[in-house]
Amino acid sequence: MKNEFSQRVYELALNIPPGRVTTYGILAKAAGGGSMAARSISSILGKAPNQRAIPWHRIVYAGGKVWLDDEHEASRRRQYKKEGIKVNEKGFIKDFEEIVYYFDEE
DNA sequence: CATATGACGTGAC
DNA sequence: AGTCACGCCATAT
Repeated sequence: MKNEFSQRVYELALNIPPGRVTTYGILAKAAGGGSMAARSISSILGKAPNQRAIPWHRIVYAGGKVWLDDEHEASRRRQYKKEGIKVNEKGFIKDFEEIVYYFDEE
C-alpha cells in the first residue's frame, strides 16, 4: 500500500546509524521508490507529528551537501561534530562516500 | 478530481 | 563550485 512507503521512510530515517549519513534519494529508494521520490521524503518527514525524533542532520542532499540554515547552522554543525562527521565551510560532508549509509550493508 | 507544496534529484550553463 | 529550470513523488486542501 502507499501508506507502507511513508511508514518505511519513517522507520528507515530513525534507523540511520550515528556517525553515518544518508541522502533523500537513498532513503526514498530504500523505502521502495526511486531516487526521484526524494521530494516525498521531505513532504512526509516534514509533516510528521514528531519531527523532534527525526534525525534531520543525518539526512543530506545528493553528493553530501548539507542543508544549510542561517538560524540553526551552529547547532547542526555541533551535532555533526559530536558524531564525528566533518562538514566543510560550504556545507559539504568530508569523506561523504565513506560514511554514507545505503541501508544495504546488513 | 485539480492544484499547491515540500529540509529533493539531475542535467545544463 | 554555484545557479537555474524542469522533472518526480506522496500529501494536504
